[in-house]
Amino acid sequence: MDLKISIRLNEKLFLRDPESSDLGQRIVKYGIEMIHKLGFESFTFKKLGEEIHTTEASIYRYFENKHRLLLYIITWYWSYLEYQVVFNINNLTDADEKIRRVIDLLTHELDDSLGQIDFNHKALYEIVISESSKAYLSKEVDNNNSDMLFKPYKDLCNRIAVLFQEFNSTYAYPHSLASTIIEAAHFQHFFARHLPRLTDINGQLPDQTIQSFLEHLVFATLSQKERV
Amino acid sequence: MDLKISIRLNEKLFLRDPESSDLGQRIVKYGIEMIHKLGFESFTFKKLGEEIHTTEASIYRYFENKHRLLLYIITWYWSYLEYQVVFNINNLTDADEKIRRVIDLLTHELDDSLGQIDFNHKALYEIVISESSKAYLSKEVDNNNSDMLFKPYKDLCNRIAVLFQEFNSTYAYPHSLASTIIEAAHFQHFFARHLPRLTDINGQLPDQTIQSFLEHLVFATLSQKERV
DNA sequence: TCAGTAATGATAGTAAAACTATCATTTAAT
DNA sequence: ATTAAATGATAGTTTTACTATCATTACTGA
Repeated sequence: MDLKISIRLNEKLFLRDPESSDLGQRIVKYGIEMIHKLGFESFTFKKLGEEIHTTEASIYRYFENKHRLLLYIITWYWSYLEYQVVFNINNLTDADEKIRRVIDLLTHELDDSLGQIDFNHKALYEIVISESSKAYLSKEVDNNNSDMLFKPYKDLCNRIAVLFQEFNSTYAYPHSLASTIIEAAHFQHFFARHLPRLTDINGQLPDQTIQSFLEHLVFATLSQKERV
Repeated sequence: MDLKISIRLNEKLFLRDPESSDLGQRIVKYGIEMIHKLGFESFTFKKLGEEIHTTEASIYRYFENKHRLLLYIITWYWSYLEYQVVFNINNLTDADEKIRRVIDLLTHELDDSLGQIDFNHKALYEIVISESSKAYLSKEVDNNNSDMLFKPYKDLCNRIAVLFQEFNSTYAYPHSLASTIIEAAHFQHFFARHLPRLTDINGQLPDQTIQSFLEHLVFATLSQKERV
């Protein structure tokens, strides 16, 4: 099997489609590497240009600024994750099972069994952990939102919320629970690595522990009989 | 009653203690206003200097850079919140009641019944919502952590974790649950305002809705009999 | 094959951000 | 009254975050 799944992203994310050229693809690929290595704040188009032997000006022809490049990368991740969710829960009948699969996907690095991805998975997942909230925690959030740039995140969130409703149709906060576990999956990883006292992960495998924590939390919450 | 509670913050947060002078206090007070107004990325010491009729150089005598000022502000918030938690659960015997009080504190703007705070509460709370994660989501997190700059956050988290253990001593993830609800309280507010589709808050009072969501989540999670 | 156009490279330049340094002046403390 | 500390005034540096211009290469299609 060698079909190429390409994710079509909102055109407002870029000035010139980076998928359309070799340079564009290098910008994204090595952009991921460098944001991962330097952190978003220290990352600049100048440095990226040097790395891939092009100029700052050329990169600006693809992305308005580095924040847009981050948004592009994170949006790609959300979209790909939604695709993985749909793909992975397909054929499962049990809502319980579907939710477990989703939590598994959320807490582990993207897997690329189909060989779609030609960049560093691990770096991408770590960018998601450390930088993804910066994609929306900005003063431009409302403008970006009007441009539908967060649609992939909302779609992912909604997809998960629907599963929660399937499991328990009376639960009142399916979307909030969905966004909470998406975010929690990321920052529990961050805390596990940098501020472990904010977690209960002591040396064990962080991925598994976070997965168990979230599974317990989600099923307890969805199973709770009306009480509050 | 007119006792002044002053929170002693880690000296590594600043170069000169801003509490110790009029200029220092203005830096913090109007720093909060301006970060709120402009957002952290667009905020600069130059602009703050103009606002309070001093110079960039003078502000640099207090804080190494704007990130340290943010850390100072957020750290102050965590410390004050821990103080509020201790103060508010004092004399409560029921773990259930204590947890409810904590969730109430987490989801609402700081209250200042004792008249301690001489700056804009609302602006501070909104900074916490929009900017607090930037305090630790940086490449300096490990160095900052060695300098104990996150101790107030850890103390707050631990304080809440202890209550969870009091409620259910067999629960395996009290710290992760604590950090999760602290963060969730903030970004559910952010989402409610900017990306409401990521929540189930539709026009109702966001604070109350988030409070109910978190209460349900916490008690369901802590009440769940061993199962997973 | 040749003209045209799209993409990139090379270079230069600007405005603002993020500092650092110096020295004069005001203020407060002994 | 003398001294030290804090602030103000000013100036300067490096880096970031862009924008502009023009030359070169590469591919396109008539």
